Amino acid sequence: MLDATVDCLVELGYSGTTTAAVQKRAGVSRGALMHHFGSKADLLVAAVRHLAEQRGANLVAQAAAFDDSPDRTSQAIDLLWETFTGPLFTATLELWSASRTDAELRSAVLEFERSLRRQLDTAMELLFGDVAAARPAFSEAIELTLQFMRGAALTSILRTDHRRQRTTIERWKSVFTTLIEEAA
Amino acid sequence: MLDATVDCLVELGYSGTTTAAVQKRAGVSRGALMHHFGSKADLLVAAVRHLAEQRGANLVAQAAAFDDSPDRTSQAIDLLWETFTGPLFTATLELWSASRTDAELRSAVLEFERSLRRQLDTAMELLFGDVAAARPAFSEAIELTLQFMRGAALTSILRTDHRRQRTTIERWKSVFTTLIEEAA
DNA sequence: AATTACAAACCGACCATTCGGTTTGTGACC
DNA sequence: GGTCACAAACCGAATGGTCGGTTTGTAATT
Repeated sequence: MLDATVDCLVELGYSGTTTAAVQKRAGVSRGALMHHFGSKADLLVAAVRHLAEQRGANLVAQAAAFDDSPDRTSQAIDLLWETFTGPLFTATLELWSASRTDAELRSAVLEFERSLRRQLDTAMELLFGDVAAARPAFSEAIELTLQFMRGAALTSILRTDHRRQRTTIERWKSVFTTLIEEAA
Repeated sequence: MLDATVDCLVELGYSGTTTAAVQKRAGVSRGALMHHFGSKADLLVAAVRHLAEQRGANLVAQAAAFDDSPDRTSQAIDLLWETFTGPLFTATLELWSASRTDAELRSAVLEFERSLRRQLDTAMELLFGDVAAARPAFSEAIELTLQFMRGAALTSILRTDHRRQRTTIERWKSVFTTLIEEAA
C-alpha cells in the first residue's frame, strides 16, 4: 500500500493522491486501507517514513560501491546526486511541498530529512575520512552542495533535458573541489 | 481575484486552493469568478501570468536600485535572491510543483519562467556590461546560481532560520566571484 | 482432536461534505 | 430592448471517513 501511495504521488501528484486512487493501485479494499491507516494523514506520514527507508537504503547501497580511486570528489557528488534522482525523490518533493501548509506532514518530513542527512554524513566520513569531514569548511561545502542539488532536482521536474542536467552536475564537481581545497 | 488566488496558494497550498476558497477571500460570488475565468484551470493559468508580472516588476524595481559601487557581484546575487524570496515565490513554487502532473499548467509556468529569465539577463547586462555578460562562463555561472537559489528557496520553506539562509547566500557570493573570475 | 473464545484483517455499502461547473435569474447600462 | 456583469440556486461526481458484518488466524479448554 505504501508503494502504491508513492506511485500515486509520482504519477498523480499530491492533490491527485486520493485514498481511492491508492486503493485501486494497491488492489486493496477501502476497509483494508482504513484498517491499517486510520486516516489519510496517517497514510501519508507512513509513506514519508517508507520513503526515508528506501532512500536510506539507496544511500548505503551507493556507499558500498566506493572504491579507492583518487577521485573521491567525483564519487561524493555522484552519491549526493543519486539522492536527488528518480521517482523516490519526486515523491519526496511532492510531500515536501505539501508539508509547507500541513503541520503534521511537516514534522514527519523534517524528521525524515534529518535521518537522511545523518546517513549522508556517515557516508562522507567514509569517503573522506573523519578528520577531513569534520572540518567546518567541509560541512559547509556539503551544505552548499545539498542546496544546489535541491535546486537542480527542482529544475529537472520542468526541464526534461537530462544530458544538460548531467553537465551541470559535472560542473559542480569542480566547484566542490575548489570549496574544499581553498580551506585545506 | 488573482491576488486572492495567490494568497490562497501561499496560505493553503495548491490542493487547498479551491474555487470556493478564492471566492471567499476575494469577496466575490461564484458567478463572478466563473464569469471572468471559465474554469479553475483558466484561473490558475491567469494567476501564473499575474505572478510573472509581479515578479517581473520586482525585478526591474531592484535593477533600478543599482549603484556604481564596485561590488557588482554582491548586488547581482542580492537581486537574484530577491527573485526567490517572499510570498510571490512561495506561490510560484506551489504552481511549479503542481505543474509537474498538469500539462496545461506546465506550459504556462514554462513560458512564465522564460520571460522572467529574459528580464534577468537584461538586468545582468546592465550590471556587468554586454560584453562580460555574453561570455559563456558568465551565463554558466548564472545558471549555477539559479539552480542553487532554487534549492535554497526550497530549503527555506521547511527551515525557517532566515539568518542562516542569509549566511548561505553571502557564502555564495564568493563562489560566484570565483566562477566568473577564473575564466576571465 | 474437536470446540470454543477471541482478536486481527478485511470488506463494501453508506454518509455528510465539498469539489468544479451549469443554469437560471436580475439589475444596470448603452 | 439587448447586452453585460454579476448573483444564487442547483447539479453530479468525488472526497475522506464510518459502520456493521465476514473471514481468518490462534491459543486455550475440554
